[in-house]
Amino acid sequence: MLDDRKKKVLQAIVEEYINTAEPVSSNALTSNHGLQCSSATIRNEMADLEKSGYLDKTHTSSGRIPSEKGYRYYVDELLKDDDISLEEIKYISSKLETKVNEIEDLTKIAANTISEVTHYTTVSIGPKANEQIIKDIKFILLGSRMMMAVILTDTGLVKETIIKFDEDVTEKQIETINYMFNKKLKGQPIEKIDRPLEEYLYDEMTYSVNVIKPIIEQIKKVLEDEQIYLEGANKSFDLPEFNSLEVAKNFVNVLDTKELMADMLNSGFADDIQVYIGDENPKEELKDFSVVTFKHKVNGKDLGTIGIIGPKRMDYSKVISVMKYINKKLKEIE
Amino acid sequence: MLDDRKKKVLQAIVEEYINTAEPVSSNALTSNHGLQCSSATIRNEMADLEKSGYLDKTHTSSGRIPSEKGYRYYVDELLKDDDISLEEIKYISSKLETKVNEIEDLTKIAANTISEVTHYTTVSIGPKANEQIIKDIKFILLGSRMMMAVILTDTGLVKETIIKFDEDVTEKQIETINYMFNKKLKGQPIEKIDRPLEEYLYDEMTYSVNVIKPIIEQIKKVLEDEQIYLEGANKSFDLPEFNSLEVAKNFVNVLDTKELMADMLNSGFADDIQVYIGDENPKEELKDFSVVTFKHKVNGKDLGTIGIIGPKRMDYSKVISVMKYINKKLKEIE
DNA sequence: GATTAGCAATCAAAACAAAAGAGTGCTAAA
DNA sequence: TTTAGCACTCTTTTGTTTTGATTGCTAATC
Repeated sequence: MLDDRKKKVLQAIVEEYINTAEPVSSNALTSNHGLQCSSATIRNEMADLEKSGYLDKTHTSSGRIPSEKGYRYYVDELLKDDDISLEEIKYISSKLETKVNEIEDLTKIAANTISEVTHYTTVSIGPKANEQIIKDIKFILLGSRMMMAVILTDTGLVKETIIKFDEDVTEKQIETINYMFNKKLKGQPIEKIDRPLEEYLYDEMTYSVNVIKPIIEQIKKVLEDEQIYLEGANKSFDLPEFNSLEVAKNFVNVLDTKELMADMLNSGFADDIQVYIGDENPKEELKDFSVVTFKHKVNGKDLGTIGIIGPKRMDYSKVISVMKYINKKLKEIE
Repeated sequence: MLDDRKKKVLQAIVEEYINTAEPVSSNALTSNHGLQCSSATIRNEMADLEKSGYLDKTHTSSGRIPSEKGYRYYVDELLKDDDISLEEIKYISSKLETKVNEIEDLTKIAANTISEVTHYTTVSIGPKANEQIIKDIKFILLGSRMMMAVILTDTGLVKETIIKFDEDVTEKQIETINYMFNKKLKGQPIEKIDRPLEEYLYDEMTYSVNVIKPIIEQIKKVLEDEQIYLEGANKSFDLPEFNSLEVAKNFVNVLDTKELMADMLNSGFADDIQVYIGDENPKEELKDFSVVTFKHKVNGKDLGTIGIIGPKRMDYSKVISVMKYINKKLKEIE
């Protein structure tokens, strides 16, 4: 579709613009981008690329900037996905070697590392519990009217929650409840904690609803809990596009809306790295930004999702290279 | 020190400036602030107040803005601390009635409520565990090399953590460890988890250091953990002072620095509400902002600290009134 | 036929200038 | 002691000009 020189010109413009944040002139490309032709020739190529929608102008006599179609072509066809230095590899490896006690922390550490290496803002969310299989449930009495439930899943996820009762509960009762819950749920996917289970337990047990109900409700609640973590929110403010108050304000608003962030991270279906450029974002509010996400999966089970959010003029090469490397490393860990 | 009319003029200027964010002119005060004199008289008073350091000018022919000394005088002597409407009282009460399973959540809810009512950004931090008395410790085996420790304190605080081992641990071992830890620590302040305890346990128990050491380390770690919560970061961006990129950037940077936020919240000693205006802040980075903090305490035990961070032109009356009311309500809860 | 030098045309950004307006400080009168 | 009056100061706004970067087109060149 695009001939060789046009590809080179487009790539040069995208990369130059990613570096400088200034519209790229025909002259700027003659010097150092390995294009063996004059600025006039490049101007002709640029005019063609603009006609086909890969480039935009900010005004009649300005240099060119990539359009979203241009970025998309760059991401699909032109970028290098090994744009990562030895130092970066070493740094990432050492960060991921941190011993974690809870599997959720791994995603957090990865998100933090990505933010540090790429200098972009990252957002992360923990594992989706409801895709997982219950390995064990433990109930521990913490007082006459308070207990803790601990749920272990096949992927090593541990979720715990405190449950309070309106009446006294005995150690004996907890034991029975423990037995019944495990009998019914061990080896089952988490979705099984639902209405039929509730009814079954009411039937099987002599205890009042006052005990069973809060347990089920609270367990459901904690399993649905989605904690969002933000890393390097301030980093974005050093980018020139954030000199526009409009953009900066919008950005803070977006980051502050937890539901939006959760939707953003949950919207990617695939196992692989997803790139959303501007309007490609499912969410209207993100249309001025680019988002790159990837899911950390083990045996098809979601162990958390990380998203990078930055300007459309994002360093896709670096971002994707780093994500690929982190993804590989995470897979190695378990 | 200040005569009556000067107080009135200062108060009017502070309140006017808090409302409008514009330098206040002598004319603006003649109309609606109950001052029975001409603008010329007010000009004279303003010149005096400026000479004594309560007011500043942005340039020779501009209106006046309060200096930090002016704000301080206002906060100490002039503000109303019952600046809270019936609707606000109702809203706060209803929010604080939310049933919480963990005592930490109460601080979070309070911080969220304050942010919603005042429209400022709030920061909160959970209870300081190390001031508390250990009521009970429970250890639960979650696998052959993994267990959970749950620590209960006298104030109702529950802290739990997962501990992983490099060797297999039996149910029997855990029982003994459970017994020993409780024997040694029940009724003791949390600081007792220290070197002497470690040595005692090594002596008393036949288990390898590989088991005792990770337990003590991990427990210490989780008790020191300070999670910072942010509410309404975006709200500040609607204020006119945040139209300056300099200020906005600074603000995001400050909020993003967790250690700074923790220091800020931990620096207040007193039980009561603390107001730091601009340079009064212990931290250099906060010198362009005002911070109002208060500790939620029960029986002298810290149950969390909340801070409001906003422009020096903060609505101190509203903020302090709301905080006082919330403080009272929290005390009622337990 | 593709490439390039040359140049007028375009437009943003910077620099400059002028006018308007808000507010003060001071003086002198009430 | 208070206030009316007014010159003076300084910011803000608005308009104009200049500068400079960059393009698109044309005609010459390879």
